[in-house]
Amino acid sequence: MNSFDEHDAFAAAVPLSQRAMAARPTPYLDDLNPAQREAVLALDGPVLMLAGAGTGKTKALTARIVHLLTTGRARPNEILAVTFTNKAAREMKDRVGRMLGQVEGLQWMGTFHSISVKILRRHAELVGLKSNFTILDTDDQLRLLKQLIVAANIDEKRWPARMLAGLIDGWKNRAWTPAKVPASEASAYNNRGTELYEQYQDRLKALNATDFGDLLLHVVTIFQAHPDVLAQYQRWLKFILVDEYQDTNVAQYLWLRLLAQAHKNICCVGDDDQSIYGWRGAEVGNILRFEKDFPGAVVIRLEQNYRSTPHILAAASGIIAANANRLGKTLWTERDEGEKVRLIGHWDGEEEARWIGDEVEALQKGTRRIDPQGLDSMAILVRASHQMRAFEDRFLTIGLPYRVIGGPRFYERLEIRDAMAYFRLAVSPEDDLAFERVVNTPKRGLGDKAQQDIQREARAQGLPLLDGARALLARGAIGGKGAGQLRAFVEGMDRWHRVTHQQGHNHIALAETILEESGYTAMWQQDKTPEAPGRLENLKELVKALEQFENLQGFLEHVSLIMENETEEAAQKVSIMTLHAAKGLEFPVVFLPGWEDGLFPSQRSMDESGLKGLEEERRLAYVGITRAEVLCTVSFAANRRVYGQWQSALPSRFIDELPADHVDVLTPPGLYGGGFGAAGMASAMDARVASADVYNSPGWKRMQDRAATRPVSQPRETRHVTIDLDAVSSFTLGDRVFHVKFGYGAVVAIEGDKLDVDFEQAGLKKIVARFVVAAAAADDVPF
DNA sequence: ACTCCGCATTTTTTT
DNA sequence: AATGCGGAGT
Repeated sequence: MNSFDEHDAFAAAVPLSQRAMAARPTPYLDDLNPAQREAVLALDGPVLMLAGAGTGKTKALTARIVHLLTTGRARPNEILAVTFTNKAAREMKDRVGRMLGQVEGLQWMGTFHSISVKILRRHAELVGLKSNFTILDTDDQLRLLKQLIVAANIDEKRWPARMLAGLIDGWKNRAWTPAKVPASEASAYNNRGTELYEQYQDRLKALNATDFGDLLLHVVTIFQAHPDVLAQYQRWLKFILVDEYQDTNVAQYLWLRLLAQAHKNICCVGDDDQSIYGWRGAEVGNILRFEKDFPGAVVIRLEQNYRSTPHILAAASGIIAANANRLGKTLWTERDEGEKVRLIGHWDGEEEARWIGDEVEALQKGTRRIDPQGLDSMAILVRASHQMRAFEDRFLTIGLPYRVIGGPRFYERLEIRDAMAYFRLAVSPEDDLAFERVVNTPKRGLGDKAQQDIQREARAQGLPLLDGARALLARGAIGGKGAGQLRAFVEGMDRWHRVTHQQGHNHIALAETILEESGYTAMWQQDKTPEAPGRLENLKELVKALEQFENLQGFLEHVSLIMENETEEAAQKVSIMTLHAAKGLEFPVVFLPGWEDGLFPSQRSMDESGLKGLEEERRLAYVGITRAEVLCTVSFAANRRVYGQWQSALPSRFIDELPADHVDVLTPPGLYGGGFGAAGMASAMDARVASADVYNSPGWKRMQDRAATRPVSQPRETRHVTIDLDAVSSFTLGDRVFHVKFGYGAVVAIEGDKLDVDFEQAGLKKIVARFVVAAAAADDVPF
């Protein structure tokens, strides 16, 4: 039975239950507000649902699907519903299931990538692949590129493989096959980018492999070159729904447009203010241009927010208003006013982590104005993943349970990738990349020399590496102790491969056998490094994950697309994640640390993409604030350790953009949360705290008490310095001239245009972090 | 063939 | 601070 029959056979089986559904009432509509209802009922042409944060777009999207099904307009397998993450797809499926009972056959609901794989497996031969092609991850991709770079005699130091990978990725995102890369890109990668791109694609084809970008690009290529295939899908997929449309790239846009061309029934949901994947090729332009791309489109705005309090909403709106390029919408809510967004400055990143840890505990106990909060309801959202460490460190020392979301991904771990390579090789013995990865892992005495021999032999005979190795062994051309071990390896692979073909074999047992007999498990058992036990744990988890699949093939196919760590523990924990990972989530309590210029907005983003980059950073700020339901706290630190170096910074420019009426500037806790907060605020927030009587504030007293019980590691110096604000660009201390790059710190009081800094009272550790010394010896501090 | 050590480079975000 | 690489040494 070919795949077309499969689809139609399934379609024929559906109508019965369809009729049953049609008789049901429509409670899903009663639940919606007018705008949402309109979005559900506009079924005659293209629809753009502009859904701001927290406006119930998933609800509307789900209702639309339910509506299509209940009214019998579409069978489950005629609905194409595309999301960006597996999680979002799962959630949508769950919600539809909850409303209609388990719905069978929503087979076209998934991510762009997973749906593309499904399509590509059916038509792989049209782009020169076999339907059992493998999907390379970044690591494999990089190794492949490195080989090509070396072969092309390019100095990999000056022209790193990562750069080429990024370049190719960008081209694929724009749906450029090697032939279509415009001449203007010719200079890329030392004039050899396009050439290498072509070689890379050839190599992938030879390996029967694709990378992530290919999944989409190949499908687009097939659709463009084979109208009959396209027509087939257009016939099947009568209704298209797209989530997070603002994050689509050119390839995804073409993919959608080709499919929607015939019936034009496409409903895209998105929020231009939440487009945060520009660096991945996302084109905000896609959503801004929707009405032009799909003539006759209905645009519906969802503006009632059900998530956040008015203060939080106003703060977010205030920030995003500074962006020029947006469709614009006004979010409103009926919720109670609630707390203002809190803003606080800290002396350094460690103090920030301490303070947030304390806050979390206080909120948990209910010693704040809002109700006691479970740890699950709190999240810390950071700009860059390295910021998470400070929180992990702190939370570990105070014993606060936390979970890191989107950390180093399970399936990207060394041991998991090794194990997977074994599985891949057992399933498809021609998987050369897998072979390369594991021939000598664990060590089998096969060094560069032996591996090169295998490569040469395989190439000479046009065989996969595994067979090349076999041939060498047969000829007795492999010397020494490597030979015996290689033979065992090859024979093991043959054995395991045969098992994969046995009907009804136990794939879990097989996986265990492979890891056992190959000596892989033993390798880690003998390893004495501290991380070895954890790795063995992970391998166990990997085997456990197999239970959800019927065989190794099925598992491997999914794993390459599932990048999320799926383990959901029941225990209450604070979540720590990046802002990017937080999109689509919501939490009653949100902390947004690290709002310092250069870190957030990220310097690199601004350098590389200028105003466009800054606007994307601003959208990221918007996403962050709008995650919060009742309490949102923004913070920054005057000093932060970056790559082991202390650096100082100014509060983020986004802090200036927070509307003062909706922000509570917290009194700096004193001592280590020194006056920088006050000073920074003074400029940022209209001098409102300039006169704050820090010494008499409860916060100061609390900090003094705390200082007694929690000593600082760094010694404190006593020094009184007065800096003239007018001459703040440079000043002299002793016989050295200091140039002030960033603003002032540790302000205890502002008097006229002088800064009076009492280092003893402010508890300063050292001042190097705040002034950049002109001389090279920056760490030689005179204070 | 493999291990160890010193030097260099690095990090924004991820399907 | 942490990792990766190349080269020297075993």
